[in-house]
Amino acid sequence: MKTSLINYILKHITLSTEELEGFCNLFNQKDVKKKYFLMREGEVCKFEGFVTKGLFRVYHIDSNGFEQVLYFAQENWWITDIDSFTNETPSQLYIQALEDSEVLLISKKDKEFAYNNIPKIEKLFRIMTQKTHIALQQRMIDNLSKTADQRYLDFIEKYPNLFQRLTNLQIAAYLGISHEFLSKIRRKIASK
Amino acid sequence: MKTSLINYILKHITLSTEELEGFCNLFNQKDVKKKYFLMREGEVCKFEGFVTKGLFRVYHIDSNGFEQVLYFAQENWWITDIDSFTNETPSQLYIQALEDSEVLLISKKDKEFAYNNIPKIEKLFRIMTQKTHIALQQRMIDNLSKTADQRYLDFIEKYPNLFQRLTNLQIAAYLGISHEFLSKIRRKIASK
DNA sequence: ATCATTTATTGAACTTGTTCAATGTTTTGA
DNA sequence: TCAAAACATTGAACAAGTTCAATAAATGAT
Repeated sequence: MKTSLINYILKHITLSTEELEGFCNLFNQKDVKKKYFLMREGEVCKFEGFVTKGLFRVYHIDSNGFEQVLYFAQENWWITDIDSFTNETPSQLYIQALEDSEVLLISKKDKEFAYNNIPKIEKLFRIMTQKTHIALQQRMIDNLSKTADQRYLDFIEKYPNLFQRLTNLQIAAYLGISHEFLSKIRRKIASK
Repeated sequence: MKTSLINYILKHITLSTEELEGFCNLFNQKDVKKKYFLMREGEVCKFEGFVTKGLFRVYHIDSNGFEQVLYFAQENWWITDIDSFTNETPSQLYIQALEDSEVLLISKKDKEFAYNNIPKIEKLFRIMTQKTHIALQQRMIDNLSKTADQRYLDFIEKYPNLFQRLTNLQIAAYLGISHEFLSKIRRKIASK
């Protein structure tokens, strides 16, 4: 169902019923079972997706074979590799469902169609990109300024919901530390 | 002079002469001498700025008193704390000129006026935010996946121009390492 | 219910990066 | 132009985080 997308849109801009319907019809639902991939490294990202159910991780595999999580996306979050999608270059990222998930996808062509025919859509994506940029900026500051212990505590506080749904393996890959070290951090915290 | 702003705009969208002039007139030039501040922590960021001359650093002071550089902005780059500017919350950032600089500033009110009166301005800032987001995403991936040595080499390759204009102190604060350690990296590289 | 797989914990040795203090070099401003 | 300030380098001791290997606990598929 597209009600969650509609809610998201109306929270940010106002559209007429026809505009709303026209825009929403540009999205196609895709079901992605746990552990399946929406995209793999090397592919050009062909979509921008709005998660309606489940949870995804967007990650990179570095030259030592370690998986580094760029971000997680749960219900009402967007997923894409904005670099690959925008510039039509091969992605360095994998997007994988961590639970049985559903996502609404829009293609670049249809998104451009929307930009041209419903001017307010520019505003929607301007605001959306701005919000994700703010979140990433905050994470960058935290990664530069804080110790792993503190980043872990911050994560729990900021995303209690994700914390419940993720394994320590995934959280460590997001924090940028080994899962063994996360385990030691957890012990240290628990002993207080 | 506002020619560099005009060039920037026309590289991304097309505007009529009146629109272009109207929009550019919303910007006020400000001269900032070396070491002076455009903004300090605790203030609400009241502007979005386009650098026409010189070089700025946008940085955070962490709880240990260390300065961490979020980004540098030279000619034709934008500077703001997008979080503080958008949400009108106190900033955690300092913005300081590293050279005698000139910047064109637009206020939130005038920017909103432009959004409402020149729809294409939405597109301009959507594209601009997208580009800065892509750059930040890449930096995040690199920070998670690469060693300090490699990040330093990447920096030199990616921003040879900034490398020339910045001290090692500033580069270290951007790479997220101490300047002493950067010095050791430099020695190691030089000895090869 | 059970076996296989994935996830979590732990310790020891190691690597990367920090801290501090001292010294040398470059830049800047009066 | 020269003194002061800012920047850069170095070494030694230290702290944060990794790696590897072994084991325990939890989860999942049949």
